Amino acid sequence: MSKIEKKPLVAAIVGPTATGKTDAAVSLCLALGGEAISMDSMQIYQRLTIGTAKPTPEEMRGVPHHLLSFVPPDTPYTVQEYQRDARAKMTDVLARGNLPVFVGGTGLYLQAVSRPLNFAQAGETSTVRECLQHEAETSGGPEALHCRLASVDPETAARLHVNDIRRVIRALEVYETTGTPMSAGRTEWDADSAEDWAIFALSWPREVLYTRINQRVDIMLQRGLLNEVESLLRSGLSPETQAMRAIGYQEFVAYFQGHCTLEDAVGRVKMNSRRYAKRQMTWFRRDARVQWISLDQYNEPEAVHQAIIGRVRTLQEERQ
RNA sequence: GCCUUGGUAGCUCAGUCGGUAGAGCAGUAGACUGAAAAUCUACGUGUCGGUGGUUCAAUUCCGCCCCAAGGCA
Repeated sequence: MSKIEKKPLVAAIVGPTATGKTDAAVSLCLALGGEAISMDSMQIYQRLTIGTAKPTPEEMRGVPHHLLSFVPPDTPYTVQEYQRDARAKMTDVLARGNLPVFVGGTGLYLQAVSRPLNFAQAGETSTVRECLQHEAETSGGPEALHCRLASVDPETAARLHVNDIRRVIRALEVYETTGTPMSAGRTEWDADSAEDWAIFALSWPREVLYTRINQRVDIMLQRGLLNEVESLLRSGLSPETQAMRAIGYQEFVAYFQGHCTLEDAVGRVKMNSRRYAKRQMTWFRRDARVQWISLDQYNEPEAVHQAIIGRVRTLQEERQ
């Protein structure tokens, strides 16, 4: 009997959009006594239902789901909040003796919850941000901002491209509201976590994936995505909010504002979804912990689910 | 049937006063540590519709053919 310290086992189902993550996660939960924790930056929002492909009660099949629809659509939400909320949910699920099953496609959220990344407390950033944004557009442009960052936080400035204004501004905000540079206390990406993570990424060949994405957008429209967007706008929600920048929303906002035809908007939702899926692939390919599941090697979803369940069960047995 | 205008990258098109060609979009790859469905970076060879001719050399000029759009009958 070796006295290996036992870390709790945590599972995650990731991968690009439209691969059947939800279904796989629910099956895993049902088989092994798990609870699902969403890892999706847009499904957190209330009233963004159809366009975010939020799981329906039927799809949940009685399995508890956490971190869905708990933020009002006009409220910003950040990675460090997700880290805090998700780790709290994970702890709860473990305390109940259940298996936490994270499910979603937001790569940064996976890092935040599964790596010991340090986020120090920051103050109110909105006014600072407005100032900096204004500055980027007028006076010195992106170069001036980048220069300024280099003088207070050379390490972060060195790894950010001058044109990546968003990140440059974020780094400056952190410095100005906390007084310490973002690079202070920075953790390595591959730092060990306090849990053992079994991460599965679902993937289709590119051509199949793109066909599925296009079809899914058509289905969302049939389910009433246009009405959903229109009703959000009618209730006074600003198109500038984080929630309305989601794919499937920003494009139809442009349509309702008369900037493009419906056909153009639908085409751009499909295009942006394809690009997003590609970025998701890039993100998960980089993570050495990820076990890839090639869906074209299985005849039916049930076989995929059984394969994942089998692997997790083996891990559970190994640690007993 | 005749006339006109087109046919060049996956798409929309530019261009070569004759020396085998380049933009935008799409696409591909990558980055990502306090907004992430966000944000940013890099990457451009294709029988220049087909076929004959002129020429040292034709995608470019000329002939014929095919296809598309418009006009006339």
